Amino acid sequence: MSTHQSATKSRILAAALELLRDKGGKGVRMADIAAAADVSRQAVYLHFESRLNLMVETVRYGDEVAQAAAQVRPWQEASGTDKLDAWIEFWGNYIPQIYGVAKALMLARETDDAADAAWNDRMADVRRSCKKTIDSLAECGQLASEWKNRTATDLLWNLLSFPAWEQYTQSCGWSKARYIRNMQVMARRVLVEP
Amino acid sequence: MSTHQSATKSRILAAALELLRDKGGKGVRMADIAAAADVSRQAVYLHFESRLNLMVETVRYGDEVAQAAAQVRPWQEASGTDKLDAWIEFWGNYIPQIYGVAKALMLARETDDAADAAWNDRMADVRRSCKKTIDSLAECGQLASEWKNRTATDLLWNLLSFPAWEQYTQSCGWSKARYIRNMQVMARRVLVEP
DNA sequence: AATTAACTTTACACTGTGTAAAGTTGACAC
DNA sequence: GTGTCAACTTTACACAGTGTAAAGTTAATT
Repeated sequence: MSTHQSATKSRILAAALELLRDKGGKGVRMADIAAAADVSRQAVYLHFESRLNLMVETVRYGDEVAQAAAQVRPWQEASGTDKLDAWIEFWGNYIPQIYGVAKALMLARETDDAADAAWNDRMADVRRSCKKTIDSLAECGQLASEWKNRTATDLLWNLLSFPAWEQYTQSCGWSKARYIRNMQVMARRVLVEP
Repeated sequence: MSTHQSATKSRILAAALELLRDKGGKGVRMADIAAAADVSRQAVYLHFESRLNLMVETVRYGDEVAQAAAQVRPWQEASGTDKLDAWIEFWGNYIPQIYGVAKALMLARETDDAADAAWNDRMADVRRSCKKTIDSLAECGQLASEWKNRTATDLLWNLLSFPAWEQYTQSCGWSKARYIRNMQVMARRVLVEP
């Protein structure tokens, strides 16, 4: 997991990550990133094919940092409703850390097919985790009889979606703790047999 | 509600609406719209200040059409859980009709502050309807004791968000009927006291 | 001393939005 | 009929941001 990238490349990635975080993913130009990394705009193109490529690598880079900070373990080891709670807690702590970068990718997505593919790829990852959680719930006989595993996975995946998180925390003004708590309650009500 | 707009302006609006619907709100340029309306690109600027302005008016125009098609009445007249069901049914029928246009506005939002304001304005409208529905639910003593009205409104608003609808119908492949049915069930489980 | 990699600088092509200005056309006014 | 006015068209250009091209600098390597 160590990075054998050139010092400059790493500096560009770090600069991009910071800028995207600060600016919430909007209006960050190649020139801004170059300036922040203290290299010429052209130097960026020596390391990254395109803006999109830089975004994708920055997301990956940001992920490494965030994964380290948030705790996956409790989720991996739990099962049933505990797993559901753990998953939401992990997610609620993880998502604020990747917000700016993810947002940038999400925006690029609308103009760029490759960005769209990159985004879908990441979201598929999230879905897999949702599926594992739901499968565990079902195995423990706790999944509401209302739903098939497939549908329940769709629901959980969507409940935890990026735009939803954005709306809860930005528009509704929910704190991180509030988001986690409410989502846990909601998820249980929706998915767990009473 | 009649439109006293010039024939050309209406033609541009209609062209924009159709293009945005067809292309799902992505990659529609001023020149494309002009061509589709069979006028010069400059003529568009004689009727609309800017791209954003055109988008906003197109959304309004599209709304008029869609409002007519979907039924608001049943929602307005119902109360309690019936109101909740009716609201979701209205919404599920309404949203596909405005998808392309809303999407365009949502995208413009990320670069343009005015678009952001316009979008927030529309979403505030939706939230008001959610609030009315929740308030009715509360008055009927059917709102889950778990939630305050405010929080329940946040939840319903977010359950019915545009990006959520997009993900259910695009990524998860849900049909309109399936979306409505599942959302009704989910909303009841989350919001209604058993 | 020559070579090479990693840069910088300058300059330019391209796309899409928006502005500016002069020219065309048809309707209506007297 | 002539004038004039509004609604266009045509052409041209400014601007931002991405991406490319090419020549020049610098420092380490051999």
